[in-house]
Amino acid sequence: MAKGITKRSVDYSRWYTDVIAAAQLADHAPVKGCMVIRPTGYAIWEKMQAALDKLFKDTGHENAYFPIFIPEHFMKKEAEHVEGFAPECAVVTHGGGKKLEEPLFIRPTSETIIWSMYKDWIQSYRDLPLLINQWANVVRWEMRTRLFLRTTEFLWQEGHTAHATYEEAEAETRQMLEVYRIFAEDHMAVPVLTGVKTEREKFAGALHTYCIEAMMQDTKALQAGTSHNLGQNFAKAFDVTFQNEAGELESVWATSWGVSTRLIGALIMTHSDDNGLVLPPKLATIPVVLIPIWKSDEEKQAVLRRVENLTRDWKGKFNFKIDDRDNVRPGWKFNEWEKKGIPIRLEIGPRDLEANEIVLVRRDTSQKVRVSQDNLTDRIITMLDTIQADMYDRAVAFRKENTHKVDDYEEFKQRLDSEGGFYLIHWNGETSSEEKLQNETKATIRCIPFDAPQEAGKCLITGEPSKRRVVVARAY
RNA sequence: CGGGGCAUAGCGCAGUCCGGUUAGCGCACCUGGUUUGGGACCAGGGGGUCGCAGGUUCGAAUCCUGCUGCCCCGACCA
Repeated sequence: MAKGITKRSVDYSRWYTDVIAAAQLADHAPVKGCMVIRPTGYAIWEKMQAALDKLFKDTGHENAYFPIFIPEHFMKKEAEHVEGFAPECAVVTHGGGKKLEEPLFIRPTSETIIWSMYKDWIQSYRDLPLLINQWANVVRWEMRTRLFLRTTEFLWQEGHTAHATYEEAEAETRQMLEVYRIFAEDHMAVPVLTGVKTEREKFAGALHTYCIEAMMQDTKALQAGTSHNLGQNFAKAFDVTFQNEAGELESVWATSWGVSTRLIGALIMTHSDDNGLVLPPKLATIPVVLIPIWKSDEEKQAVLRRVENLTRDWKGKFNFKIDDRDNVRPGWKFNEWEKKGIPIRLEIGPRDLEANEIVLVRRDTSQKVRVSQDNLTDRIITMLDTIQADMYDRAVAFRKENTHKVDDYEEFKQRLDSEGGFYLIHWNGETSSEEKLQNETKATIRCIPFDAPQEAGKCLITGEPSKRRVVVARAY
């Protein structure tokens, strides 16, 4: 049983906090709105980084690093950008005991400082495309924070690419969104909707923004990643031009895309249960824990000898931990690894030695089976794959159950309040009706899905003609 | 920024109203022993600027004033 974890049905928000505390993922830092990511939590981030970094490299990107400080006048060069970000920026006014001549913004994102450099790096079409990613921390002075989901400082990656044509930039934007979708679904086992953000929700300074949106277990939406086609806005603001093959000067086309430690929040809220964290095998640093059980010293020796034999060929196939601590009892260990979300737990004691069996427990379903010790390695590998796939399938099924088409505004309001979920509604494409929707229901248009079929209908809010449905939900 | 709550050992709290021995309890931690298949038990032990700064008083965790920080709920956001 899970002492100290509030049940989801009682208080979802406290459950989330409790899961993080129980798994020791993060602590509130002594600084307002900031968190300390503890080793267990950071290990998840490192797994995410490794997988994403490979996907980025496989698509031709290189890593670089730009400063955390951004001169004030850089921020002000792109009008929409500064308007969007200025209110949530931390600004350094003093250094070395003196007031600075020009304040330095702590990056909320790095477009401006990066494009100030791209100006020098790009002269010719031969310098394009420029495909760069940065792993960094950023600061956004949020009013309300929640561990992983929204903190004042957070870790992320931001890709910043430069291209010769709109089409290339657009292809890059779409490609990186696809990378995010693959990562979310294949590694995190989190199904995501892909689509376009509305004008109102798009990135400050972008032509348009694509996103991946996931449904959490309380049926609220979480934006899990964004990819922006920035057009020539930043190139023009920072005077970044290139000479094309015909010898003419043109402005460079830009993209940027990012995912953050918020993904850890998405992971928690998609899969975890009332007993704590549930990790998909691909993101578990240690996917298998083995707990030897004994009473006497002789038994201990015998069990550990068998464990030694059983685990001999595991190295290189999957990571595992043998929890042979003597100071806590088995029940304690079961509970501890459960809270930490380890996908597979194995228990082996004197009884199993005689029967040539071992107890195998799945974290995702709590299913407990006794299996033969023969072919154990293969069975574990297969089971890890099964868990990964089942977790994804369950999340897809959950989202499907909680996604509804609705064509009546009153019905929509009522159902949104009573059952939550994603709603596919018709919308006339106007910002004014989008605002009305949000003011009246607290729900927002999460995205205009790529796969939305052309379908004539009437806008849910205004009754005006609409060509296709959009996804609406309350969101984090 | 508005509303609410909190600040006492690593964590969770009592004590504060009504000032008065050496500030207490549970968990965790350390030592020894018995234990070990779903959060063990016994015994002993260590650990405190009572958020900070003033004030009142013979005496302040407790009363007064000011400050700071954190959490939750709303307006902004990955």
